Amino acid sequence: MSASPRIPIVPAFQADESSGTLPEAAQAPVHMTPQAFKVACSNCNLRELCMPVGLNDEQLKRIDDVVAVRRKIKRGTTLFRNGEQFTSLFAIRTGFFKTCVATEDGRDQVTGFQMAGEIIGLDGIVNDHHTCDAVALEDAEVCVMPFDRIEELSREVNALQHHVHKILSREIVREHGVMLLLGSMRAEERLAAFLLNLVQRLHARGFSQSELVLRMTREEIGSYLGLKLETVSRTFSKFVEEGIVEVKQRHVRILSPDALKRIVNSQQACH
Amino acid sequence: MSASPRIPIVPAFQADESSGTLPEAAQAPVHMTPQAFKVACSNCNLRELCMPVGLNDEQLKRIDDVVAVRRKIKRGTTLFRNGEQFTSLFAIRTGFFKTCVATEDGRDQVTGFQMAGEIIGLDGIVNDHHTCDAVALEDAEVCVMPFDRIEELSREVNALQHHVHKILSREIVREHGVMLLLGSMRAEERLAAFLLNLVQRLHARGFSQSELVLRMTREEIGSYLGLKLETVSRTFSKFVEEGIVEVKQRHVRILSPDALKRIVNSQQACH
DNA sequence: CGACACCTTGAAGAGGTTCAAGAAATGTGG
DNA sequence: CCACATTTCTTGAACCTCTTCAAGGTGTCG
Repeated sequence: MSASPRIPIVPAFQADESSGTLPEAAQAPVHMTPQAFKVACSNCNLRELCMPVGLNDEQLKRIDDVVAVRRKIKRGTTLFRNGEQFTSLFAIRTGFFKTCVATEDGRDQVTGFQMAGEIIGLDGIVNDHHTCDAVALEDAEVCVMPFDRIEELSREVNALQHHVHKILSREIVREHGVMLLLGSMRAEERLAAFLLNLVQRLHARGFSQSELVLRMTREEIGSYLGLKLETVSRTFSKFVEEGIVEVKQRHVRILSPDALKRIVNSQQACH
Repeated sequence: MSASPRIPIVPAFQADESSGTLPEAAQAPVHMTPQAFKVACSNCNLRELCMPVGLNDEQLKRIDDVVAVRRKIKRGTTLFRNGEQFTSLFAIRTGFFKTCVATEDGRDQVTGFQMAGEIIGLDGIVNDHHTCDAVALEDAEVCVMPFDRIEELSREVNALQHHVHKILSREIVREHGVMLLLGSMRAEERLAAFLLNLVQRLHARGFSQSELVLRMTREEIGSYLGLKLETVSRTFSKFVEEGIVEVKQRHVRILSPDALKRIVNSQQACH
């Protein structure tokens, strides 16, 4: 099984597909300062992605209070860095991130790509300091959720408590999938699984099932998949030759998702 | 940086080093049935490993109640399997486990090796079903902690709540380290990092800094490290030739931990 | 003691990397 | 808005690490 089926399908909802990001949820006047953005999860269209379901109005209102402020992150800048104090989790409203860990000797490894509705910063809980970098791959906006307030409120709202546990557990399961990919798949399988996973997550957000715009470079894909950028490029070319995808720079159109699925489940390499 | 330094050093404590497992903490009469083992975390010598610190007596007593029963698992049998209903987390009292995920097409990937004081089952929270197998690599005993009771009590005991969050976050960070290893290290680096990590964790449990008994096969090591068993074997042989370790089947003596550290940080492969 | 699982080692082969060069796209400043 | 610098991507060729296949050795358990 690829990494993708391990990631639970989140309910799809309407979203403007024309742009690379989701439309603004709560329309706030543009002249307001970031601090003044009072966030309302209760009518955010990402709610189904990042909040527990089945809350009553009172509980929803209280959760609104967890989100302190929003923060905009310019493309190429970091939301947090390895070593920085951990105070908050971040829910991505718009934009696209990568997280990566680094060694002292300069190597680094992309550990994930995150999009709207996903939560980042979980790595920081254990030692009160972040252990990876979160870099915006396009202009982004996040909801800042101070973790002590999350803990406080989740003592009172059972559904929130369980939701936090699920988010953490989901990340563990996702990483299991990546380990499987890195530990036992060949280049083609890795790239196929990667594309299927990306498009599945985008589709769950209302985007196309067959078309996607990569927000990351070949090198970043390679880092995530444990391959060199040349191998990523060559593998893309191979898929194109075989008529499985169309690739124009970062624009990818999947012509045969079934072929990709077959590649992932091929398992040439085994005993 | 290897996977190992990312794993926080747990405080060392006394333990009998002669056997492969830790001594019994609370001596219960042998004629009692498993159900009858009333567990007392409050005087378990693994407490510092698996419980929050700084609790008062009353809180400690309440946490005792979280642990329902103990369960013994024979070597080679599973504590839980992929697909099974999730109800509880398990704290390992004695013994040694591997966890592994599998694909439909038969491949599988060891995602971790767990020893006394460590918590397994976290993968099951997100979907109420386990997504991996936990197999005992030697006769083992675990404390069964029903997750609904953990959630219940952690609403009342803040330290427990935070502890649960830390355990989940720690696992995420550990897996980041594994991803780094699988994504960017060569065989020698992987095995060196693996040995250093194992011996560090064993040392934190009172065992030797330089000697260890591998509880898993070369194939299982290989699966974890993304290598074939032959490569693991050859790499061991190479380390032996270079005088870095002594290997007699599963018994390993580390002669030069510094050499291993140098191998991990060598980074031959990078522009 | 024999059957079985596990480990080691060799030789050949494949997949991915490295190095290099050029093309295409993107961003920047005048 | 264009020209130039820079980044990103593609492709080729040689090389290297790890895998595969194979055979034999070692250890273990009923």
